[in-house]
Amino acid sequence: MHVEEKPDRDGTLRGRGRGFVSFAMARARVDHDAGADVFYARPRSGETDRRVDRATQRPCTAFRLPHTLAPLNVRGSMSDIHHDISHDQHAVRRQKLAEMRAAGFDPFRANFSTTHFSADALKLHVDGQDNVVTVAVAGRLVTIRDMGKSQFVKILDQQGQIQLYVKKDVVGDEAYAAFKKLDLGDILGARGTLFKTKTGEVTVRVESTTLVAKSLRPLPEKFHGLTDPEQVYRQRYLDLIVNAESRARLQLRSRVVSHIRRFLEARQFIEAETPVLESTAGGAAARPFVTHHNALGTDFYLRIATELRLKRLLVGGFDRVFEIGRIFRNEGVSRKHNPEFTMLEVYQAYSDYRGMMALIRDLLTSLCTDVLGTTKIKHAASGQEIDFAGEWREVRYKDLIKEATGDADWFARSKAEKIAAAEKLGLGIHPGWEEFEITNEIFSKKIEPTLIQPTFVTHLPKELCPLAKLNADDPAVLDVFELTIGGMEVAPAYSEQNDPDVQRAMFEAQAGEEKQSIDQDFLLALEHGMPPAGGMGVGIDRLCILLTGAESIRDVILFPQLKPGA
RNA sequence: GGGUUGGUAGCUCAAUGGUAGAGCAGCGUCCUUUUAAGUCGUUGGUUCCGGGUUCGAAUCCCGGCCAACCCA
Repeated sequence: MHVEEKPDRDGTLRGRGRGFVSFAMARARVDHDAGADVFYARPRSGETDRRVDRATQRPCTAFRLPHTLAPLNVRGSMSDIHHDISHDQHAVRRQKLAEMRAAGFDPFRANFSTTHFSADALKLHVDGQDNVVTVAVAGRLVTIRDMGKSQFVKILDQQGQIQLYVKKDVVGDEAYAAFKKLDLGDILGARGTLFKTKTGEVTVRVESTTLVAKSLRPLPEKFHGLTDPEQVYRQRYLDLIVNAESRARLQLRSRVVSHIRRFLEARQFIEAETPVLESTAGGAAARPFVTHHNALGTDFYLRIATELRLKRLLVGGFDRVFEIGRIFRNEGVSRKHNPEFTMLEVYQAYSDYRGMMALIRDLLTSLCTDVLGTTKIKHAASGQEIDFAGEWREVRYKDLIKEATGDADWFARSKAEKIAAAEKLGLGIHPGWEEFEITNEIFSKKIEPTLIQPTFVTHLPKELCPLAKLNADDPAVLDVFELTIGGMEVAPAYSEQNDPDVQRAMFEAQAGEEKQSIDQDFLLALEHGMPPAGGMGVGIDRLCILLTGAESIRDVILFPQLKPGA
């Protein structure tokens, strides 16, 4: 069978005038059928495919071809082929794979048992005691330094790189010849003893080595790596291979989440998993995503917070409860916003917002010490040093506003005066805004970005959150704080509202005409009695931005949201 | 949605209206302790897409697509 395809835009095919078969990952899924020794290639569902079966002149949704023909359908001797395809790295690698299979070795069926990851293996070497410890390591080939009858290469695994030294007279002629055919990007296993080279690098003196997975695609350039931001995110796996910083940053995120779990579990918090699909999207002010359940014939919202579910658990007697969950908000994408992000929400019965202050301070200082080894971090945007140790500043919202506006009577001014003052500060004010929204615009644009050191902003106006308790002395403000670090809101916390009647009134005031958006079932739960509690939300992504000095939320999310396709 | 910048070899980038280049990677040599290894040779281009101007366009103009950043 002969299959022909035009070159893909992604540059997969560069051969002209020949019947190249594309196995481009972006366009076709390729399976190797071990039994029949053929390849199948299919377009992914929903994709149109231009491939045509030449014999029948019909579009083919799947085709097969003997592996001896893969990847090229060409005439001429092997050496001719080799000359023709020497510029096409994908084709050259396919050719090597075909030759390997023809010789009875399939790297995708090979396996290898390791004894250590790279960094753990390196620790085993004792100075002055070369070739004593034997290790078996595996990873992706990322550097080759070929010196004729010996080679230094490096492989990369989860922990980092380890150097291998392969000598012809140690591994034998045949194995050495096979080793020389390996490509950058191949995944291999190696067994040997540890020694230190004359330049001081602990290295594995390889006794035997096996290719365990062939890479059919070249790696990005070794020195500059990937610089196209879009490719970094779309092909994160390549970024993780070639960019040690990305690898470290994203692994650090995993340690952050792990630390938070251990920290809370040690304080007897129970981890909960609440529904992502909700019939009312409550607990925050945000536009939700809508999805549809076919069997039930109803629309659902993706949750915009876990708050109302977790509070039901307080009613149910889970006195300390938390969830580290994915939240979905149907809003714009920016350096600080991804449509799905991860939030920790934590609720503690018989505590309040002041209890949450102590909790977050302990959590963040221990977190820094654990994952960074220090409580001091450098704030990337301002260049300032942020210190998590010691007491954190605590300041009332209204004092910050007075400071920023230079107006001691700000809250007594008329709406027109507030608008005029805000515009004088260079802010754009929407005509429909309420007074508290004008004030809050000043807070978020003019004040928040200046709060670099950890700062508890307390006693926010009651309009800003309908789920918190009103302050006993001043019912215009709430018993809440917003923890701001590095100019970003990191963690809001409340003394949680547990009076069902007040809660209902605040929901109704907020909902206005949209009464149907009120979560009646939550109000019913409150009527059964919820213990007084402190609650807090912590944006994990923003926390990771702070801890890693990342420039964008995309850098701390493995696969950030991008426009589909391209 | 608006503005700015960009899209050239597999990757990172040059080339300001006149024969599309370099480094890395690839291919073929030499080299048994290298560190972006070195050495000699060499392949590789729909310059994002479509129009236009011009004797001649990667380059100038128009439209589109994609991306990043800033603003809303």
